[in-house]
Amino acid sequence: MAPARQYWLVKSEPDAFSWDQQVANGVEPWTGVRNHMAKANLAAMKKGDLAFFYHSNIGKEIVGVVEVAKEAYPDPSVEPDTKGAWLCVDMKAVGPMPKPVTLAEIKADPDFSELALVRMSRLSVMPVSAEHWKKLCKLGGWKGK
DNA sequence: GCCAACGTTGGC
DNA sequence: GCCAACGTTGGC
Repeated sequence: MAPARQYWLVKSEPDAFSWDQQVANGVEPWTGVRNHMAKANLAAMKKGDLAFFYHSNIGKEIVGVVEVAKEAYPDPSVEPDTKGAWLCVDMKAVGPMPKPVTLAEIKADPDFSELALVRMSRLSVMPVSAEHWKKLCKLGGWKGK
């Protein structure tokens, strides 16, 4: 029996890497994470896990859903002196949020007061509980898996 | 090993 | 453009 699927949220500045690019590329290595908590979260991802794709800074909203296409492996984008120190995963675009869920919406709802996005605003890779996932999907009109 | 200074991120 | 939060660095 398959273990329960885990859910995540990954952040990207659209200036650096946007949802449109993710969609255009299909599968894309999720590199550049340089935070130990975020790294631990990457390491815990399993192939098939789903994640929200969040635009930080510009938009500040959940714009789509991606799936873990390849589990954590050494980030090839690291500087030579820290080779092997950081991890990345491959993310596959699943689909766009019919109605992007904004940070303002999330903050306005007390149910999300425990969400890492609210509590630790600088963390770029974070887990999302099944309850939060369901509710965010509902808010965004997401009908997929 | 503590803590102040500094840099970076991200919301406003 | 400013500021708050947080991580990292370096002096002691």
